[in-house]
Amino acid sequence: MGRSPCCDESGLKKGPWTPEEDEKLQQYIQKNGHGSWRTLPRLAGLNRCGKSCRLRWTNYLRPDIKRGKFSQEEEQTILHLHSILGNKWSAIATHLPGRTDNEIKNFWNTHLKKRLIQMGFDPMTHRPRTDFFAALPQLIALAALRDQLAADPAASAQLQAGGGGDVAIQAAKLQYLQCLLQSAATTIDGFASTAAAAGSTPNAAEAAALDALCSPQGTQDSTAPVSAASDQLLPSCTFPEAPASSEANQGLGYGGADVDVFACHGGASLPPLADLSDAANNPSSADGCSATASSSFGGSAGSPLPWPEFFPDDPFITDFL
DNA sequence: AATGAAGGCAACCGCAGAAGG
DNA sequence: GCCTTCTGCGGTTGCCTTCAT
Repeated sequence: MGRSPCCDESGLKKGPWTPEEDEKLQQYIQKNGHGSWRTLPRLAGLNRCGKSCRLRWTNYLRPDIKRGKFSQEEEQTILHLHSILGNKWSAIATHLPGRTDNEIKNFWNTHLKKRLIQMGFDPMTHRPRTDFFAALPQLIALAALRDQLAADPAASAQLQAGGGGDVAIQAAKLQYLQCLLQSAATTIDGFASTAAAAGSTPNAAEAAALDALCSPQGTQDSTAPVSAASDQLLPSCTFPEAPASSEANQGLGYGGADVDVFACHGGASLPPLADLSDAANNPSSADGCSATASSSFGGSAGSPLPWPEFFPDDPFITDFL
């Protein structure tokens, strides 16, 4: 196929629209409808190509356009639909009244995509990145937090004393982080072994990161000492299964089994939602939540990383990521 | 206060499929 | 069935604004 660009025609204006042009276009369409975009510019007295007019109308001038920041719900919907549809912006836009595909695309590229990447998720698959070093910043941050708490009993105590009924939540969060790190360290051990066997050597920065993660100061035992209190509440590390405490479930954003796929993570806007193709391929986990909890992020056969579930939108996590 | 970097967004480009002759 | 035209879509670019130094 292929067509010559319509705007190559000499004399046609390109670039930003002026208020006068906007008004002409708006008035013409309101009066006559857009009809053929090809002929519209001439009929409307605009020195633009039809394509440019169509874009301006659909992305900016249309009366039903909703402007302003995306809401949590919209964000959630975009993430969910993108996990299913991929970069089908027009299809995603049909589920968000008043939003244009261009706007959604921009929002994805400038906000959501970056956030997923920062948190170590592949924005295309919505799964944890399988390339370990891409997730290094997050792992290092977690390791630093653990070391900080281990070195500062007061801070640890303060965290645990988060106030009355929050103790269980705080403790659960703490244990969650411990398990996250333990999981990562296990992965790294495997990675390092593999690399050694293959005769490859990580560069200096990577090696330092490996050290930091695999040998945190005096805490090879991942449950001591900062999680002593949490151990009392949650005697065993049960992740990636849901913690025993219902309060902890809330605090960590675990959704109930009967929650629909839009709320798998307790309504938090992130992390990425379940890859429904998994559910489709796996009848035993037909509900989106099961697919997410047990396979998508929990060390599925498709991913070499034994990541537990990760809830980066939890304020506790976002505070230090 | 000045300047460079980064972020955000509107608009353009080129491809692909549908429609019509 | 083939060709041309039109429309829609996704990727990319470039400008403007905001932020950091």
